[in-house]
Amino acid sequence: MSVRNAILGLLAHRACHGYELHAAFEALVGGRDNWDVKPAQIYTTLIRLQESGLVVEESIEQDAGPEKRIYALTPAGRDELDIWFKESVPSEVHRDSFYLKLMLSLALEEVDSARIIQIQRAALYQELHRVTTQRQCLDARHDLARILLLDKAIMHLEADLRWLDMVEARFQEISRQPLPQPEVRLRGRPPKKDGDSAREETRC
Amino acid sequence: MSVRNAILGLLAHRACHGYELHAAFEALVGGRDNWDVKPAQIYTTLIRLQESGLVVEESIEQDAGPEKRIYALTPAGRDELDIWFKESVPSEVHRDSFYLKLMLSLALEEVDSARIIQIQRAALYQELHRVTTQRQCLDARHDLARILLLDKAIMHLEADLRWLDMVEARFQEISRQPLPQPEVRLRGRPPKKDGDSAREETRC
DNA sequence: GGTGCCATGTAACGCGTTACATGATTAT
DNA sequence: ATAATCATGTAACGCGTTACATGGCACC
Repeated sequence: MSVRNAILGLLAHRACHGYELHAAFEALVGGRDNWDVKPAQIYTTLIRLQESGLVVEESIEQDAGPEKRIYALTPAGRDELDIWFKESVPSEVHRDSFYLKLMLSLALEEVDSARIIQIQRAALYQELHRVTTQRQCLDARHDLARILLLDKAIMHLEADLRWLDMVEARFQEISRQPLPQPEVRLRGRPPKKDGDSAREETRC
Repeated sequence: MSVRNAILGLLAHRACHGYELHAAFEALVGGRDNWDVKPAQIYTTLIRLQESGLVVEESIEQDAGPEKRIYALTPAGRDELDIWFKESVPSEVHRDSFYLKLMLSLALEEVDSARIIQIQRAALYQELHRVTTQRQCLDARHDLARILLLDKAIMHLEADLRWLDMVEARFQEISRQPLPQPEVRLRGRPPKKDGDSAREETRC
């Protein structure tokens, strides 16, 4: 989804061929380290966009070199882009692999959950160090965008680390007391009543 | 990937059929609001796991009811699970849709980036409110796991909001000065030299 | 005559989603 | 009866990845 919309955005700037889009995307995110987009994805996405009528193959340049298919935004594509700009991006719902892992490690007695936490913390610190270092190499004036991106990553990594500390603290609080095992229980939640759209937040 | 591993974890606990796995997964993450797994995904993942030899169809119960295929973990499946427990989960690399959107809005003069930020902030606050409310309805003793999950979500949302504030502040700092437009430029990064594995972090 | 950039793809697979479909049991 | 729950799937699509493949051009 992100790449698709990014392509629309880049084409709104000016018509491009696939290779240029790939290069532009990399420039936008600051290199492969941050977001490694494969050319294959660009080209297949362009095909899908073309099939949806959001993009057209404008012309094929062939002057002294490999053929270049120039893609341009259609009015429908422009509409899609405007819609994207008008709505918020859904907040990366909490599909949290680590949480799952931790819970499953609690359910399986033969797995050491403290170890799981320890491993994750080490990885987070390592990543934090990598990103922090990368950030310090950038010039505040020229690379503002990249700095902002890295700052966001740093803030999230720090949040993850604080969360890990919190988890450990909570586990130690109740260290003797049997943990609320997320055991494989069926019929875990009461039957959903009707009319509960996503909006009834205040009700428990 | 997460669901796949979660299934392995649940089957390590005991052999199940698809429906039970689906229910167990929902119990684990605390309902559809947090992580909506469709039955279709469970069943297709089970098929893939079976094809990979990580899971076997143990038997088909048929006593007085619809048929139930009971799946069990194979030794190879158990190995995979142990490997998962042994390594850290990769830290959700910063494939940040909103960052892309913001940068593209800067490149397109006809789009108001301040508006983009404003829309996103509103959505984040709304989500934060939803999650916070949901969290307050839980019992600290019985629902510890779910509380931890929601706490993580809250911490991430707060980080996102702080980041938005930061972005706005930076933009205002340099409000007159031309923004370092992430324009569609090609050849954005110098040619990669050889031997730069992911480890050389300290170099710029 | 390589190496590296420019430029384009295809094939196959994994994960996830939506939509559709079937049928049995149990509770009201 | 009919609704909900139990239980299982298929088909098609979207997004992303890996691996493979082709070829021209420029520079040393």
